[in-house]
Amino acid sequence: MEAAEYDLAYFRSNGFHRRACVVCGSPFWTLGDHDRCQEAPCRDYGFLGHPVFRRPYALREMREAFLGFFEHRGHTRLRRYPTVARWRNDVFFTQASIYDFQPWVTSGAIPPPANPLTISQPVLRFIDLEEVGRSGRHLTLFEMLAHHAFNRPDHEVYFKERTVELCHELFTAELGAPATGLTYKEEVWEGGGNLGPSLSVGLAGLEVATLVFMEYVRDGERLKPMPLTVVDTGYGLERLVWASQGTRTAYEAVFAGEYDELRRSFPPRETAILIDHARALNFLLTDGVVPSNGKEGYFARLLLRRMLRLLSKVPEAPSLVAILDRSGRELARDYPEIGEHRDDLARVVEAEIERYREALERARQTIRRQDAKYRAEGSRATEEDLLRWYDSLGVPPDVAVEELSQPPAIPEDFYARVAARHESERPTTDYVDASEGFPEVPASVPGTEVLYYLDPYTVAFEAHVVHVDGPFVVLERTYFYPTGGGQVADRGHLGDLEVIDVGRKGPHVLHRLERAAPWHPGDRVRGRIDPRRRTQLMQHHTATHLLNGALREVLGPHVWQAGAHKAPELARIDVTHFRSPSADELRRVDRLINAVVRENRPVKSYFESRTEAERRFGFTLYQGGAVPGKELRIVEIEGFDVEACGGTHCTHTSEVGAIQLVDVERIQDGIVRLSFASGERALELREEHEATLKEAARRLGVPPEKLPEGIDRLLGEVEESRKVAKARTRGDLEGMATSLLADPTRTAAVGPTTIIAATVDLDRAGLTELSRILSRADGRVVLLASEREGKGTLFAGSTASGVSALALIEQSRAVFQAKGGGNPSAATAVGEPGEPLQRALGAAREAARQAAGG
RNA sequence: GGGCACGUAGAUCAGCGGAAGAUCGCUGCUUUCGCAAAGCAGAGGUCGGGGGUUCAAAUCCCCCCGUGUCCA
Repeated sequence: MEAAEYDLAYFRSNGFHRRACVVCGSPFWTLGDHDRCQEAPCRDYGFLGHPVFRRPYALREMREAFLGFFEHRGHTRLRRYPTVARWRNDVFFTQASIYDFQPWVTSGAIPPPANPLTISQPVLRFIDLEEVGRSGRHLTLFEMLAHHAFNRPDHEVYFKERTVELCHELFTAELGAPATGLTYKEEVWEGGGNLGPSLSVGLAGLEVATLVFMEYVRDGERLKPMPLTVVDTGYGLERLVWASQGTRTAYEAVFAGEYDELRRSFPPRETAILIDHARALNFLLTDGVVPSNGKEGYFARLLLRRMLRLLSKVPEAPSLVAILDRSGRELARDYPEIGEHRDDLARVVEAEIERYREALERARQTIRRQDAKYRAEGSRATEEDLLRWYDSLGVPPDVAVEELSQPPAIPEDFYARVAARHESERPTTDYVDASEGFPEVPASVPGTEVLYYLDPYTVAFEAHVVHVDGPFVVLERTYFYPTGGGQVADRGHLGDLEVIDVGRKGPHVLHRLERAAPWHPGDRVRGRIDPRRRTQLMQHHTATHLLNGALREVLGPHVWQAGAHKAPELARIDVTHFRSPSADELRRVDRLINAVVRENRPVKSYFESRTEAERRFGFTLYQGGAVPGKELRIVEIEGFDVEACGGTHCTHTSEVGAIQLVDVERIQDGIVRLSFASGERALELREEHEATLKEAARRLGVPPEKLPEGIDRLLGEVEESRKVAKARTRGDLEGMATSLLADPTRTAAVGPTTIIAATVDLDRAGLTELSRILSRADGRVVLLASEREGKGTLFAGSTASGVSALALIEQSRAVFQAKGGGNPSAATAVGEPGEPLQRALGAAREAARQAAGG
């Protein structure tokens, strides 16, 4: 970044001077007389015991002071976004306030919900997990205070000058910090292909804010200006509170009452961890994360289990649920949604606690068994075992050690070594953008007016062509629905050409034709949408909302949509839930959705301001992920389900017709997938199922309602005949054994040993079985030859002491060029059939005779 | 999304290239007025599914499916 990027008129005209920090070397701007930037580690904390602001602020007061300050200066205050970034596929969690507006707002595809705006966004930083409680300031969840402005060439809100002015005024005039205490350090921010200058604001040793100016797109070595420049600021709410109070750690300042309560049972570090994790969990669980073994759910599990481990060491400590509840009540004062479903949240947590208990118990058993084994062989468990057990069984090393008679020392760097085990792993992403395969449209082409929102029933229309690119056509307006929101695209015709796909690229809807379009911008074309497909998709989409609403009703409000797909043949919805729904739960869901269909409730689709919609319906609106924009499209099934959704929907529930659940599966821990069909497709499926049922019944020769009994009878018969066959085979073998033993040409006694040698016609299993029967008594040597599929098998079995079946086989193997082996009591070789096999049998018999002492 | 571990009798698990096992539970018999207990006998297994390697696979390799766990 060039120095000119930071050389602001604001700095110049207000007497700031530019210095270079003598410690880190970075240039910074300040009104004070500092030789170093005012951030750790370049200088020590100067606020401990000496608060830097006018007065101490509690968390709530500081948040209000910030948001109020910016509100009075023309910013619109926004409510927080969910902490789970469902609208993005590259991250799990909202890690900064700007995440709320990426990618659509920052890319310019969709206007911001307000401009400029201010927000306090709870964000998660799991990278700091180990530092929580240790550093005195780190948290897995903190609130990022921010003011954002989005500047288009035709509409400049504000950029660097005003941003710095606002920031400086906030800290000095509003909060009362000494103007000379602040330093604005020059830095470069880069992320997601964008970059720009940034200023890091230091005060008394704390980095209190970062002011980022997203300005350029990286294009190889060169930098190109962005069409939309963005002011991205971040102020750590908890740090500001801390600085205002000057307590020893940030936790004491931020969590005052809770901290003191838990401090009675726990040391400072554990207290901080428990409070931090409880706070993070309250947000995560409220926002629909169900603890699981992967993805975002794992982080909830991680926090929960860490808490459980700490709690297990202090018997008189409050329960996990009690701590969560205490924290939740505190949070609910500012974020009422967190207090709304306390019982449900407790149920999710209890289920998870039970799982952990079971997992640990299983693991302990495994370790105990391994320990017994080690003891038996005179060895002992190693550090490597501890690592492996943690990795594969989830047993923390201190727990594992409890089960070992001779435990190894727990390595100091245990968790670092766990990390090292995972180093070589390369995560892959196979995400496919819905608009992939669709070409870019020049920005000069006017955006498409989408009409399916307003009227999903119109399937024929006329419109002017505004852009053609081979088979891709953009119209001024269209009724064709592009793939999005889990709903596949419409099909149909433009003119005489078939529309094979429809996609959305920013403000444009692209129709993909079977071949290159013959039209030019300005031509008027007629569009016809395949009405059957459209109807089916509408039914499936509305049915998805019905199902989602019913699942929340029946299973609990922790249920969130975690994905959905609506195709003409079948639809599916993935929801968060901690176990497979029971048959009874599914039956209740089925009853409920079909009842709502029968009641023929209106399904209203309309646009409403984000603020108003969130006020009325809350965060559960964002089932398909948060949708940026000032206006949300709301799809409301009256009195049942409300979601922000851009899909095409029926206007009354009865249009959905029948809904048929097809399959329910747990696609991963914490996620349940329901496949279903509605409308015509549901009837078709029902017919298919019925036909299958009838056909099965016909083949079994029973009426359909007797099918289960019929199958039981059939299975019984199969089992019976299997037994009979087995008994018969066994009987046959018994008979063979008896006649062989009675046959003097095949049986020879050598002292106490009886040698039986015979050629039979049996498969491998038969030879083994016959040998077993023949060698029920001690002192038997059995030699069996058999030919099958052009190969000769020689089997030897022995219960005679001093006669090794394996030795007999080894001695006769060469005679018929056989391969084989075995053990002293049974051995096999396979080689040439016919005469060589017979000679081998003779050789083996001779060897047996000698071994038996004859 | 990736790594690792695990799927063997109704349950808990052993076996980890050579003739499928243990414990509990189950059935029958003995003993008892009866129960419990004990003793004896017995039933119960396509060793998760599918390919491959091998004379021989529960065991080794590959691919699925399921479960657990750790890491992102």
